[in-house]
Amino acid sequence: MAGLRERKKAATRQHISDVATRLIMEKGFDGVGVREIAEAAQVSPTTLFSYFPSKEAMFIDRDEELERQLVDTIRDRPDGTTALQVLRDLFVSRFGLLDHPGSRDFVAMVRSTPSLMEHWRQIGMRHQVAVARELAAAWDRPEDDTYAWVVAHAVLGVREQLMMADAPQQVVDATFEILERGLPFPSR
Amino acid sequence: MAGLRERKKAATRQHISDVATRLIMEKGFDGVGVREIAEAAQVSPTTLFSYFPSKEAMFIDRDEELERQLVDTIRDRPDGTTALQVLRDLFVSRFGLLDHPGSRDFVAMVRSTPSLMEHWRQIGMRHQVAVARELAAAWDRPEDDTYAWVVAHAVLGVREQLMMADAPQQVVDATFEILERGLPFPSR
DNA sequence: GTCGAAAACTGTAACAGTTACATTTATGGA
DNA sequence: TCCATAAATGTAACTGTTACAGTTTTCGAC
Repeated sequence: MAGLRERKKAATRQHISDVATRLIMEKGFDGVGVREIAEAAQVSPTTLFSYFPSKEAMFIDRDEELERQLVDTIRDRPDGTTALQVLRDLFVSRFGLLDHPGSRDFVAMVRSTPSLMEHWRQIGMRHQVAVARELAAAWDRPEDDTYAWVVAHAVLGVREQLMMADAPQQVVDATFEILERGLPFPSR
Repeated sequence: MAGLRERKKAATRQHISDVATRLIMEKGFDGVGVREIAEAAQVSPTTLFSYFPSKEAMFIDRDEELERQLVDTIRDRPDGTTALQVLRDLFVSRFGLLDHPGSRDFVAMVRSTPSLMEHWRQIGMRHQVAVARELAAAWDRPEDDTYAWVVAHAVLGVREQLMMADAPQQVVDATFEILERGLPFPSR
């Protein structure tokens, strides 16, 4: 049922993202202008911004996919598993991928570009809100429950650490262990 | 010992911040241009940006003060108190002030302006890094300790909640109680 | 196929924050 | 008093983003 129109839009979007990603990888995020990207992608600058809300979003464009994954993971967790367990598994499997060379370059680019880091965090905030809402639902609590919010915030903190850490796998493990153990505070 | 030069700089900085804040409060953050602020403050646009790194920073300009407060509070905590206790007290006393009318308007402006929210979060991230480092020191752990980072992240989350919540006091209390209790996770 | 409405795309120019640059002014110390 | 240094200036650029007005493409009904 996917009309030509929608398929074409999807293709254009992908094309723009591809071109933008390639150019940015080659010349650095600040080394390419949006006018240059537009030209290389054979579209007008106006069209660029009708597909992406910002230059950053042309480079980081798989965030909605992860958000859906987070929400679905919690909602569809098997009986007998806790929300925290499935989230841990998701983070491990998802960011285990970061060890591959292509991903490494991508992460390095984000890490070394302030405006990309900012964008990355903004996305994290959206994910956190989504997770908080889903956790609240999972635990039969009100939508804006403080408790669900605190947990979501703690869990999503792993994301930020992953971006900054050089040894992703260990960091995920260490962080989730702390959280699962119940965040014990030193008595001093 | 404060030379004329430094006093004058401080005065100019304060003056710019005052003018910017007034104009922004009157006409909204996006309703004022930096050129307009510069004119009203009787300085050139260039000078504006030699004092502040961005338009946002002209409006939110007391963040370094809070950062010092956070760090000092942890470092100078009395014997017998935990880092978490003194942080809680700081948040309560500091953000209890948010109930005053002037602060309410300020918060409302930040809340309703995306670019100010972004800036606010960026500041929060800096604070978090500072707190994590200080906690690590307080607990005799390595500077980039994962555990200290997780705790700092959890505690600084209160900031974000405060900005979004309508009942600041209760939120601080509720959140710290959850944290102090050790973030117990539901078994599902 | 044809036609008309809706949607996508275009080119250009503007706008706003920010920075570079070359110049001028003020300050502090010898 | 004089000079090196730091601060401030005015202007013009640069860059992401948006407004606008006009053109092309797609869709669905006939």
